[in-house]
Amino acid sequence: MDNNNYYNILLSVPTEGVYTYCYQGLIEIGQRVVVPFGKRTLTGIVIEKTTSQDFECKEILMVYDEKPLFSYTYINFLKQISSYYACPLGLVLHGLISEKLLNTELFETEDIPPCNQVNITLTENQKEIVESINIEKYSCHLIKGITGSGKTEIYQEVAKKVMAKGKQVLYIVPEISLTPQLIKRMGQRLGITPSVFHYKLTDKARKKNFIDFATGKSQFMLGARSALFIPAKNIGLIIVDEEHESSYKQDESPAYNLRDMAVLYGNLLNIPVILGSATPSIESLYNASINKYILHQLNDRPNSATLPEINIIDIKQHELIGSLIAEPIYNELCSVVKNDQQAILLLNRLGYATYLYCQQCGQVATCLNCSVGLITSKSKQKTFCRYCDTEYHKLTCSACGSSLFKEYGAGTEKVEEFLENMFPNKVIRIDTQSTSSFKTLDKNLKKFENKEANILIGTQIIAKGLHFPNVTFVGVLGIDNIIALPDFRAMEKVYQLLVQVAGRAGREHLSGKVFIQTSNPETFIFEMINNPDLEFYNWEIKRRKVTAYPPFTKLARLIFSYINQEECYLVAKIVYNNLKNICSSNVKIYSIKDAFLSKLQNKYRYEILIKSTSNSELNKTLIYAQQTFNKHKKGAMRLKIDKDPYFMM
DNA sequence: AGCACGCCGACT
DNA sequence: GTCGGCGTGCTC
Repeated sequence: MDNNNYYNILLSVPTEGVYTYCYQGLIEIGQRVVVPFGKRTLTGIVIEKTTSQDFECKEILMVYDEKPLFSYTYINFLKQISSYYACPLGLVLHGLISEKLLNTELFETEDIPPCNQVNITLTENQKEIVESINIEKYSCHLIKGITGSGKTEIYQEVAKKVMAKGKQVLYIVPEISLTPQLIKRMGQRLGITPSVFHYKLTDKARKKNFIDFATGKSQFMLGARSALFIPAKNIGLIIVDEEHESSYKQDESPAYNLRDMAVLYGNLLNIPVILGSATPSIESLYNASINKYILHQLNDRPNSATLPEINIIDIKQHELIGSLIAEPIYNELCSVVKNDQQAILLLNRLGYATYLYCQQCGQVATCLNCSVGLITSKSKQKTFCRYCDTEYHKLTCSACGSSLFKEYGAGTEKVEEFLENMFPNKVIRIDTQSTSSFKTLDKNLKKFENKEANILIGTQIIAKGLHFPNVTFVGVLGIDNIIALPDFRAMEKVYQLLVQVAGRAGREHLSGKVFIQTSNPETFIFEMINNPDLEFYNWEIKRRKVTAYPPFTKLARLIFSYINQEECYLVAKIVYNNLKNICSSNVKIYSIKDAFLSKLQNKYRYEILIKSTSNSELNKTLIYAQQTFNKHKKGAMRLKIDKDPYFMM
C-alpha cells in the first residue's frame, strides 16, 4: 500500500516547469520544497496536491518553510500570466524569480533604520483625489498630470493611509529613474526607509530586500518591474509611475507588460492600483473612457512657472551649425551658457558616426552577424555593431574588398564633441555608452544637478523620468527618426516624448523654451503639441479604430529564429499554413515577413503577426502555433511569442 | 537553465 | 589513439 502523498511542484526552469514528486508527510499549497531534478537539487513551489502517477516519482528532499511563502492568489497570478502570454508556467516563474532568488532562506535580517519625516501639505485637488481612492478594495486609478503637478504627493498620502492599516505598499518606477535621490525623497516623505529592488543590486542585498518584503518586515518597497513578483506578505496598494513607459514591456518570455500585470494582480488581491503619467498610454486613456480605470487630472503646476511653448524649427529654413544643430537651437545654447542656465539636448542616436560607407563602391558597412549598419565610437576608438557589440578592427567592404570608409550621420558623441569645442567644460553626455554603470549615471546626474555643466546631451534615456529642476531650454534633434518608424504607435511615442521633454523645461519658477528641429514641419503631430490634453487622444483613438489596432484589437507576434535561413523559413511556413487552416474568422494571420532585424547574432529571423478582436481566440491560436512549432522545429530553432507587442519593428 | 551524452577535429 | 569542442535532448 502506497502511503505517499503526491504534489505538483513548480520549478524555476525554462520548461513546462511542473513536476510530480512524492512525500510521506503533508505539505500545504504555496510552501517551498527542495527536490532532486536530474543531477541538480532545486527549490520549487508546491502548487497542487495530486495522486500517484503512472511513472516513478522522486521524493521531496525537504520542506523549506514552516508556512506557505506563496499565497493561492499568487499561484493563480502566475497561472494567469502563463495563459495570457501563452508561456509555459515554468518559463513564467523562471522569467520572474530566478532559482537563485527562489531558494533564499528566510533568515533574520538587520532592522530597517527609521527616517526623519518631512511633512507635506496637499492642495484641494490632491486631497479630493486621495479621498476618492477606496483603499479597501480593487479599483484602478489613472492619474494624469504633468511633471511637477503633484502626483507623487498623492501616491505618498494614499501609501500612508494603507500603511497605517498595517499593509504593505509597492511603488514601481522605470529602472532608470530609480536614483538614490528618489529613494531618499520617498523615505523622507513617508518617514520610513524604503526597501529597493532592481537588477543592479548585489545578490546579498537583493535577497535581504526580498526577505524583508516577503516577511512583512518592510512596509514600503520602491522597485523596478521585477519587484511586482516578490511574494509580499500583506500588500495593500500598488503604484505604477510613468505607466506609459515602454521599458515596462519585458523583451524575453514571459513578454509581459508590467502595468497590465500590476492591474491584474491588484484585481486578484482586491486592492487599489494607481497608475500615473504625464502622458498616459492610449490604452490606459481608453480604459478610463470605458470606466475600467478612474481618471483623475492634475492640471496646475503648484508653483507659478508656466508650461513652455514648443517651437518647431524647419531645418530647411535655417543654417545647420556644425552640420548638426539648427541655428535657432544653437543660439539658445549660446545664451544658456552665457547666462549660466541649463539646457538639455535630445538625440536618439548613439555613437559618433551612425553609418559608414565604402569610398570605392558606396556599399554600407554592415555587421557580419546582424542585418544592421555599423556605427563608430570615437572615445572608445572602435567600429562596432550596436546589437551584438562585435568590434571591427580592420574593416573591409563586403562588396569590393576596399578598406577605406567614409563616416556619415551624427550620434550623441559627435554632438558632444562639437559642443565641447564650442563650450569647453560646459557639456555632459548621458547615454548607454557613457553610462555603463549605475554609479557613472549617478555621478553625471549629480554633476549636472550641481550646475557643473550647462548642457546635457543624451539619448531618450534623459527623457525618461529623470529630474532636472534647473533646465530652461530643451532642444530635440532626432525626432524625424521616430516619426518614420514602421510602428502603429509611432505617433503616440512622438507625442509622449515631446510632452515629456517639454515638462523638463521651465520648472521651479523658471519658464522655459522647447525647440524641435525637423525636416517635416508640416507633419500633423506637430500641430497637436501646443494644444495638449485630449485632442491628441481623440485623434489617435479614431485612427486606431479605423485601422483596427489596439485597443480595439489584440496583437501577437511570432518570431522564429535559427542559424539556417531556409530551414527557419520552412518551419515558419508550416506553422503559418497550419494556423491559416484552423484559425477562426475573427483571427487574422498576416503572411510571413522578415523580422525588423532579419538577422541578429547570426540567427535569421522571420515573423508572423496575428490580430484578433477576441483574446481567447487569439490565445488558442498562439497555443496551437507553439504546439505545431514544437512538432516541426529543428535543433536549436526558437519561437518567441510576443503578446501585446510594444515595438512593432 | 544545467547537465550528460555523443559525434567530429587536433593534439601529446 | 583520447581530449574537448558544442549541438541535442531530458529533467517528475
